[in-house]
Amino acid sequence: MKVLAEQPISENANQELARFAKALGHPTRLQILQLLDSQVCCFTGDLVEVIPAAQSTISQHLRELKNAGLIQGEINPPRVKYCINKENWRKAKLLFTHFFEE
Amino acid sequence: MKVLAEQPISENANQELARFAKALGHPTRLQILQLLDSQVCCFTGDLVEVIPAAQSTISQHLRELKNAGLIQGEINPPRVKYCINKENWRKAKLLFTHFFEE
DNA sequence: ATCGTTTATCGTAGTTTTACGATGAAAAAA
DNA sequence: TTTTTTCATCGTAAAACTACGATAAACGAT
Repeated sequence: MKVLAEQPISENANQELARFAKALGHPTRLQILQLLDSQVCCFTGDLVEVIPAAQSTISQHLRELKNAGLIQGEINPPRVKYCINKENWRKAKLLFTHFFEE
Repeated sequence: MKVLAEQPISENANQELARFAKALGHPTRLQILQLLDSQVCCFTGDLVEVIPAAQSTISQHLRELKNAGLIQGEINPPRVKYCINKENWRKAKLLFTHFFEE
């Protein structure tokens, strides 16, 4: 009889940390996270006004942050409100903290 | 009369943090840093024995970590001993800590 | 039903990353 | 001097990233 989950549901810690780190590896994405976390603005349009990049570029960065699990979007027609994904944010914080405390 | 250093000597914090994060954005590089930090092995050859990748690939990752300032190499012919760059390691730790504590 | 607003996605181009084998460089050892 | 060991670099190919303008999708407002 075969065990179903030979691979743990969550990737190993290094892969997960690398995924978070990679998402943080661009100044624009850091800025987006800072703006979202400070609650100064949450709509895509607000970000577009503040960040010097095209709307499509910012949308692309938002998707990457979403794919990494660091943010989540809530549809609020005709706009989309983005927020930090607090659970993964905490997880990332723990992973980084632990990594630097070895 | 013009002030010479309108731009601070060090890039702005976001750029520096992004550079560190990018360097951390690969599982192999995280593993290298962990191995170096644990002092288990410091020579390139030791890393090659442990990490499942070609020698040239590992050398490439080492160069990236070096370019990011996270490690430094000391020639010890015919080998090269790699160590964590403690000053930048501390700096990176502070940047990440501060980032997650906003 | 049409229009306007907002945001995602498509298409595209240039750059960067990742990985590998092969080759080169440096220095001790033979 | 020749060989061996160790590691970086070169050359290369595939994939991923970055940025942009153009277009599409969703939906409220008119």
